Amino acid sequence: METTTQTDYSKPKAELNAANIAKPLTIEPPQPHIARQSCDDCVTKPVCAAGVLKRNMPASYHSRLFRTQRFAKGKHLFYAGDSLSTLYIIKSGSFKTYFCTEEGDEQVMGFALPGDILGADALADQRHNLSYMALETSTLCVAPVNTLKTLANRFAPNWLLQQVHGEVLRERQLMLMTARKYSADTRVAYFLLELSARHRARGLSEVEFKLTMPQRDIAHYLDMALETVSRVFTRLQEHSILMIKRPYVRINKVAELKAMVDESLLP
Amino acid sequence: METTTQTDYSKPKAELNAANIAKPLTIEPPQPHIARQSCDDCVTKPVCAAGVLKRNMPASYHSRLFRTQRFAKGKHLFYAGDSLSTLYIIKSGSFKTYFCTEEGDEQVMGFALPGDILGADALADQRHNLSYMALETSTLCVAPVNTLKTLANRFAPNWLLQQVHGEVLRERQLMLMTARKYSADTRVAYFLLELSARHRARGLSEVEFKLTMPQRDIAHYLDMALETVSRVFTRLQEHSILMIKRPYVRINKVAELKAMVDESLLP
DNA sequence: CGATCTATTGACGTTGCTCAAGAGTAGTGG
DNA sequence: CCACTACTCTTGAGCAACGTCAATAGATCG
Repeated sequence: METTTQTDYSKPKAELNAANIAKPLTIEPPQPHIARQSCDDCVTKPVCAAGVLKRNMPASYHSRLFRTQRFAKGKHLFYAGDSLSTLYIIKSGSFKTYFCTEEGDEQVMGFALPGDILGADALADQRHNLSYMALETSTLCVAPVNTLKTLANRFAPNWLLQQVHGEVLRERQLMLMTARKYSADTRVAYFLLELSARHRARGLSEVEFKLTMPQRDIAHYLDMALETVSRVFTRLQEHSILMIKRPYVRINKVAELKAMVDESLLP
Repeated sequence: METTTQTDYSKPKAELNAANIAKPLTIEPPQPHIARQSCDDCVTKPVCAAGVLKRNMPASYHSRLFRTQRFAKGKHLFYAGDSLSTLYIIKSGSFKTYFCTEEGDEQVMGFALPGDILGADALADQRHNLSYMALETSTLCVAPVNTLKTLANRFAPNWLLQQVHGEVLRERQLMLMTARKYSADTRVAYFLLELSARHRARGLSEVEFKLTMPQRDIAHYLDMALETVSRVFTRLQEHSILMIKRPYVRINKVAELKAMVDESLLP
């Protein structure tokens, strides 16, 4: 499989293209989301983790269940070990989920985007196993867990189970990607394509988006040294597959990025 | 951390000790379990995955729920993709759970021992994500999933959720162990100690037990090459920390094995 | 007793980690 | 607004752990 050969990319190595660098990214700064009570015009609607639940639930319950809240960058929503009291769904912004080993280094388990649920890892034993940190200032839908559980049992009995199961599948996919047989290049390519697909699912551009997490977190997510992440990014830019203008990224050649990852792993 | 330094073990490297090799292992061949209807004298009772369920359930339901069945070595209970119809609990024997990537190599997710449940990964979406293969001829408790779900909802409402959640925790632990920062030595040591602890929990010897899985499976579980597994085993025997007499293994120096793994990771 | 699967051992090459030093960027307070 | 500090990122050099390939020995099964 040529996906694992290093520094090949099967294309001429272009010098870091001045014209390319000059070309400004067309991304808008993120619009501040206006917190509305209704879900109807929420941008996350098509991917909202509570979607099924809401569709099966009389509209009158909505306002009882969800309130909105701002949450500052760098702050923690839960720490691993906290007991469960409230679940959240991201309306705008992003979070990382992680846990720390006793030696103090952290294992990043995932990045949460608008529509994703935060805290579902605690549904089974009422205690969080992961810490959740805001990567940027975000807005959240807040749902008291008891109300949520009651409504879920009544209107979507499988919902809780599926949230926990989603966790299994996501983490299994991550474990697969971080297997030794996949090179650093493959992992980073996968990471970018995964983010790209999730942005597309949210109706956002799949080629230009914001990398809200520092390379350190990407490294801890993909189980590699941060220097290696940096080197891969540099290489991808040299081949003009990618263009990074912190904190934004543009994927110039999706096909070549995909060629670095096995078909079967693509999101 | 000196746990990651290779080929040190902080002890004199003993030649493969002839006296040691001659000394026969004291393990009995596994007694064939007699399949009884009652759970009362089942050896797996203290660790049975359905323990909570049974304790909360009138005894009259037991016979309706569980039947026993023999299952031959090498056979598959489910394949990934099968739809869920029956859950099993191991009465005796062992299984491996795994899935295959499109390229054909397999990722082993775990080894199941007596008392462990088989098939719970399908509880959320009624479809198995993993394949289950018997590592030796085994006996199983068979439970039709519909009956089980009904009874669980009635007598132990959190049980289903906890089974799925258990999966999350186990796989997360595995992911942690297979992180790059842990050496091949550390992983194998961890693997042995994990098995040891699980045997102890079942009232069996924690220093002498049967390694029912081939090294190939251990390698795919710990995400390493099978040659590396073999080398570590050899090294551990050279330092007489371990003694292997296929398919049995004896841990001679538990303390030194534990010293190879971080405290925090120990089961 | 041959065929097949499993384990052992050696030689070699490579990927990616570590350590280290420097440049770029952001946040803070005078 | 600028200077100072603290991150974050970049880049290089060296090294070692582990994967790969290959050949052999041992075990298991019909």
